[in-house]
Amino acid sequence: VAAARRIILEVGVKGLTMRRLSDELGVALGATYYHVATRHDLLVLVGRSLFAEVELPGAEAGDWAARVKGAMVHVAAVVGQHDGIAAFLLANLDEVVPKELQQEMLDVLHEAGFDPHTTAVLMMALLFYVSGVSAGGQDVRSAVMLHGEDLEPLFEEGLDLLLDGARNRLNAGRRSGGRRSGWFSSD
Amino acid sequence: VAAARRIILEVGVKGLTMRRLSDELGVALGATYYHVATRHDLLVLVGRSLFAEVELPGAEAGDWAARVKGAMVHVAAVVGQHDGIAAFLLANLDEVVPKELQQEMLDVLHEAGFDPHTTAVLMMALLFYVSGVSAGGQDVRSAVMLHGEDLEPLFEEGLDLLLDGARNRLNAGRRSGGRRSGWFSSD
DNA sequence: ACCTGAACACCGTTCAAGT
DNA sequence: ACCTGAACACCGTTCAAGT
Repeated sequence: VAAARRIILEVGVKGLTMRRLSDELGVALGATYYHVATRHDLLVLVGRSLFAEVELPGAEAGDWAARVKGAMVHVAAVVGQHDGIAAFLLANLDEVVPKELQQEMLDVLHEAGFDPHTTAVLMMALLFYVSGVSAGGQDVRSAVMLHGEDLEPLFEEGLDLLLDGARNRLNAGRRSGGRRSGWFSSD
Repeated sequence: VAAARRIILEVGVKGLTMRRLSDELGVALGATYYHVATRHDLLVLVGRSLFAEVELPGAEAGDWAARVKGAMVHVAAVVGQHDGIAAFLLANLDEVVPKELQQEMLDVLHEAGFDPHTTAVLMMALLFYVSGVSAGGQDVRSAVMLHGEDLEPLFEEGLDLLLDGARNRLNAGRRSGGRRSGWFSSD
């Protein structure tokens, strides 16, 4: 896995070949296949090892939004370095996102007062947004009329948009004190 | 391109092979390469033809948020049918998003009162979120603790989160009447 | 101008054979 | 148990040769 990560860092996921990995390890192709059944499995292991580095900031880092945002920025940073891995992770989120991180985030949102449904929606949206950014990389800029600016601050602003939208739900839910959390009174 | 779309519909992007496409067209492999230089180029053409079907709902469809949401739902519907295309589109957004759609959305947001920067942030976030959802497909559910529910309503709720967050910026900008649009008074 | 068919340089994966 | 090296069935891409 470490060797695979080194290769991806250098030449991207597309350049990570079972043959190249075997070379990097100094073994024959068959040896690699003895330890990992398939390239897909290898990438899952790589994905897990990347996510294992991500941690949710503690309560001292701020409110729920700041903590969640911190984790997401962390994800984007780790994933963004490894060209092409984001698209794979995106298509295999459930195999790759560690249960602990997931549970911690759920807990933070629950403590903040989110109902389970809104929590799920927010987590899904965050996951998709972050993976989307990481997979989409640089060339949105022209698709969006932003030529000079750096992408990273934009990424954080987009995150804020999402988090602010969620905060609305939270406040709306509190005001009405009810089970429904939407802006609209339709049910 | 039509033949390519048929194949993707049936077996996904991974199953779209230059050989298979040639078979579908009843020609030799070389003939296909005479008309399209590369598989990448072919996929760009497919992507454009998909996006060409998406249209921004008119003013009668509601406010800016409803219209933008409509377009995004449309994108997700078209892209979602073609397995694996989302990841490609995501990585090639600028080659594939039609300038007219892009300009129309910019106009709608501008008319709604968004400054150019916030507009760009929102468009980027929407694009990434929608592509993320389309590329991520089904298996987020377990990563997010949602087992029974359909994904499509969740997709729309996530969209609402983003749009609501943007609406906040709009209102905040109006109240302060100033150039800055954030929640925070820093800067 | 447009097409054919074979070739080239890769892939992921398998597997008999070795130690 | 772990590894080698060759093979198989694919790819995308190119290109001389045909019409």
